[in-house]
Amino acid sequence: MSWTDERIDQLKGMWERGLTASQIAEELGGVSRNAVIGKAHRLGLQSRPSPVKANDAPKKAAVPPRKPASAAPATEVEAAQRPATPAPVAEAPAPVRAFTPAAAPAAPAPVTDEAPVVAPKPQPRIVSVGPGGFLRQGPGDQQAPIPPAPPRRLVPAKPSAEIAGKTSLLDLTERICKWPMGHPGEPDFHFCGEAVNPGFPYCVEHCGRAYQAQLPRGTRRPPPPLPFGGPRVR
DNA sequence: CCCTGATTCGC
DNA sequence: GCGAATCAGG
Repeated sequence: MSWTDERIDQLKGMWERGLTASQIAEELGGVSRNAVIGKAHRLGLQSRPSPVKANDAPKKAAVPPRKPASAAPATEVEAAQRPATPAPVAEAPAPVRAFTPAAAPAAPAPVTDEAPVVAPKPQPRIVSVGPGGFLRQGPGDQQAPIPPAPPRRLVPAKPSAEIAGKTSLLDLTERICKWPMGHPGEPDFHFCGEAVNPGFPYCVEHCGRAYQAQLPRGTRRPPPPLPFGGPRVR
């Protein structure tokens, strides 16, 4: 597979949407996770916090090259100049301020027939009216800054409670047992999810169910359970 | 072990 | 330019 314009666009989109390199590789097909990462970097798509590169302090060589090559000790000067208190990391996202729900109540307050004690919010004391009509406020009357909207991120719909913690179709990998549990269409349909018997699509237990020894012809054997139509067994 | 992204380097 | 191999952290 080659990096056609279309595939590059797909890569960009998925990368920016936060999909992992593995997911992107699987989605595109024909490429490895490494290929995706390599391409993303070549495209300048870097960013995204890496689990292994969280800070900006290079310390020593974070990844000592296999070949020491021309290891530049020039970083010593920079290190000396670096202030003891590290400046705010530019690359890191701004710290998320505590979201104050009071400013944007997501749900109405519980209704009770008790005393509807509406806390008399102390309105900002208006000292005077300035030119142009704006209200002057005392130094202590500054209204608290409106908290920024909480960061939002599109997240897959929460799975139903029935399959919470179960192995869904999307969870399947080559090393996860794909033995179906329940029946497709049912709310709690899921997959076994155990580690597979290496080389097989099922775990050891379900391999035992999926693969049965070939018996000689004519051998009496108990009728196998009907896959459909029979009583549902889980 | 599994996963993640970053980096290197031969092709 | 490409991506396998490798590294390093979770």
